[in-house]
Amino acid sequence: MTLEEDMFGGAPNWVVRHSAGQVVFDEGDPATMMYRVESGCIRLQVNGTEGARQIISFLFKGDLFGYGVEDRKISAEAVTETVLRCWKISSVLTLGTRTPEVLISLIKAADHRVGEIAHHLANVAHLSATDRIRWFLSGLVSCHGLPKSNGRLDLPMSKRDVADYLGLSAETLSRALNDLETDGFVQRDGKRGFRLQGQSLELKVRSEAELGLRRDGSASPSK
Amino acid sequence: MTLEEDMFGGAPNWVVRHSAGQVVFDEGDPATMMYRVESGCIRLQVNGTEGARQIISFLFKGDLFGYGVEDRKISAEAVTETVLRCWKISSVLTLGTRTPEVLISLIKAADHRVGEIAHHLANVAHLSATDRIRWFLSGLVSCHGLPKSNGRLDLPMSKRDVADYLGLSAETLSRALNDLETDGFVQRDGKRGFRLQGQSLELKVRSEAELGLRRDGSASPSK
DNA sequence: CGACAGATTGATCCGTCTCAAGCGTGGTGG
DNA sequence: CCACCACGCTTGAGACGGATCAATCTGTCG
Repeated sequence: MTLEEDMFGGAPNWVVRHSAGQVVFDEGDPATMMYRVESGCIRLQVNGTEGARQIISFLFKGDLFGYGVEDRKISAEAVTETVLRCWKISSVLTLGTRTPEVLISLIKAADHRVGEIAHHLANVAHLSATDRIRWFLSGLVSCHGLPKSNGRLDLPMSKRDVADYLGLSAETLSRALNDLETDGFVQRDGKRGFRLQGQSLELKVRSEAELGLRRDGSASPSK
Repeated sequence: MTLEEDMFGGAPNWVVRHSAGQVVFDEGDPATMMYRVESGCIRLQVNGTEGARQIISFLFKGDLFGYGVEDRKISAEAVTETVLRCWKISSVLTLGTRTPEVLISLIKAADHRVGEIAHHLANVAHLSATDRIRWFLSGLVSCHGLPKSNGRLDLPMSKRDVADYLGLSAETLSRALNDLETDGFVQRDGKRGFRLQGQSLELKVRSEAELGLRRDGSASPSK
């Protein structure tokens, strides 16, 4: 499904620009606005005490977020310089009384996110460090709104962000990337650049089941 | 918000009974029905290979699920003998064109679940085994649709289910329960019964932030 | 060119998983 | 009614993956 430019067209909207690291909303804030990413990257996250942070999702161009009706349960921050289109939630819901397709698309978006986070949870709980990274990179390859040219991938987020997304320490992430590099799965190219090898690109079509939800790491295609 | 009996009243609906362990729908199935739990308990889960399983949510009386528009991304199974009320998704969406409140309540439910799973993910990724159990039990105490009488709590699900929910092995769960028992946090009472001590009951009002998202276990109230 | 946050590497420790063996309990059939 | 079986839970010993602490390196930006 492609999001049309005039989605929610009947409701007043505007754009805001957020610089890298800026908070869009925080856990506990009242929910008044909803957003769509026009460009850049947003991270949804749960902030724990003592710097423990869990990133729930990275959002890219076209992704909707913040349409909850109650207080914010998670916070949203800009990963990079990001442009967001904003709507007042109340006005979107009002619009929905005339054109219910708007509401249905929100249900669809929310349900899709539930499935995504569910698999995220399953992977973090059951995959080894290297397999989590494989899964993460494979997911990014098939992700729209992300600069990539013939095998080269430029991550918008820092290694720390990736580690907090995968539930790993930054050190373990670094070491696991070493392993994947010697295995020929991926090649680091600058601080945030990656060059995925042919075999790793194929992973995007291979099922997640094959990549594996296994307690051990025996699913590693490299082994 | 209390769910009225005649919610979606305009749409045809009926009830089905599922016995313990029975599959309501599986990942990959086309989504045709949506459900509300009338009695019993449902688990949403991701089934990995080799018996690796991640339980995403336990659902109780009043909870809605299965309202996604695409194929099922996760599967649903009955934990106990369970009665579900069913609607055809298409007919609910059609009803929504006349009474958009129906759709809004679905958005609300979906968004609520996103927040819940997000915190679930954060906790599984960052809490120690004992703290995960504390969090789980504290959550059940404030959960409706679950038999409990003055401190005594009877879990509808097996220890294996709890372990798969918390991302632990059954052995670790058992050992961690020992620790919590010697700490006086909880007392096992039969195979599925628990007796929560006064101090642990208070936890339900203490914020999750205090229970803690910490890398170490220093948040333990017992220490 | 210098500086600083982010990233890597190294050494060690600890929590949890794994395998394996006992234990209890509830259910079934003789 | 009791013996038996099967399954879930518990306990024990051992191994291992990832976290932690600490030092160094890198590249990105002022």
